[in-house]
Amino acid sequence: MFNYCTVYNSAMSTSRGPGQRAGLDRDQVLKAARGLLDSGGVEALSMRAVARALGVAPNALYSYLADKDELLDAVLDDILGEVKAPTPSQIAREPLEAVRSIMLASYEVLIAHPGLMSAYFDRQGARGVQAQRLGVVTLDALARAGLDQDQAREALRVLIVNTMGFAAMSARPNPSQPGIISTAELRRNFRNSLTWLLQGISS
Amino acid sequence: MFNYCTVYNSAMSTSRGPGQRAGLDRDQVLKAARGLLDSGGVEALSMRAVARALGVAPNALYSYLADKDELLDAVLDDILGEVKAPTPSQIAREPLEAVRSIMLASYEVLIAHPGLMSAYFDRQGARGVQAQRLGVVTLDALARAGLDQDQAREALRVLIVNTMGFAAMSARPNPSQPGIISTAELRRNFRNSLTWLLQGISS
DNA sequence: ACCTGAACACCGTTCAAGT
DNA sequence: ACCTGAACACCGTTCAAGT
Repeated sequence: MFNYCTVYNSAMSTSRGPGQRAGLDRDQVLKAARGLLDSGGVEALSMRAVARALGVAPNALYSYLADKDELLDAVLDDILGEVKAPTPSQIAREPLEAVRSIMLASYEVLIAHPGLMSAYFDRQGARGVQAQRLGVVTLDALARAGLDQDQAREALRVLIVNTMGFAAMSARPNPSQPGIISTAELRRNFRNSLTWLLQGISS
Repeated sequence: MFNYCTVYNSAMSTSRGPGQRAGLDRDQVLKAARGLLDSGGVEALSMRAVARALGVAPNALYSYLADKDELLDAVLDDILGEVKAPTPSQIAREPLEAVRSIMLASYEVLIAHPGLMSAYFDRQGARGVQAQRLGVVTLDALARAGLDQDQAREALRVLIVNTMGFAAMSARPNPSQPGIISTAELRRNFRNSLTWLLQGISS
């Protein structure tokens, strides 16, 4: 609610007139957004805050992004870029374990960013290149486990809902709150859910 | 973005001075909130809009609610009140089918309210009396299916994440959008996910 | 106790203008 | 094409005051 601890960036003091360029690009905008997300959570991630961090006017961002939704989508995809996919040989040898490891890795990456998930469900999850990368290898692994194309697509959706749902639940700003389940317990719960799901899917 | 079609309620024109009471209660506030949610989705559900609908000043609501979070929690619990729980005899005879029917009914009720779900994951789901009611009967059914207390609690959490996740995905303001999965397909997918989960849980 | 007026500190987005 | 100034139409919440 009270937030005056703005991190002053490069071109903060040097005020430009209209026409003077700041020399931004899409990547710098995303980096600034991720910085705000990591330090202050989703509620700190506003268009105006990003602009403030970059030392530009709020509307300057619209040269690089259509709207805030696009910013959120891009930031999520950026985060998913940290998830390491299993190697082709790992997928070939143990496809179901490959699926599990993708989901576990995604979970760990996602819970590092409190509150980001909740915004993504009404957009039906991630749709960026990183999300597609993970989707492709998971579908491949599911196919090798014996599922046909339709089954694999449905199973992938269930796994994503489960992973993002648990990530959204686990990712809390302050872990010590009354009536709140601990991250450790939720992580255990998530692992068991994966076992149950993979068992149900492959039977 | 443009929204001037305010539904004028009872005491809209009669302006009160400070001290004059509007005769509100918590239930009227919730009813007004549900009205806004049903007609305009979550983005239409703001404190100020609720106050407008009731013909009171925005801050008048704080006599009945601590903040917006409490309003959202109360509205969700109100919605969950529509979910009919299976009878004790149904639970005793087919516990796993009872669990499935609770989740299916919850899903159907939840997807009728686009976008509401996404706000609830970072609060670890619902916690109201209606949510507790459904939780108790589901835990009972899971126990009768052979799960011990810890297993049942974990299984319940997975089922809730799955149900709310799919509900959040399915509940879209306008179903005809490019690259958006249809509600019918997601409903099929959700039913299959329930079968897989219950299979995995009970094995 | 319940309500209003006024204000605070924000939002996302648009439009016109400057170079 | 990239940026600013100014504005529009909102938010949630608080504080002091009235009856």
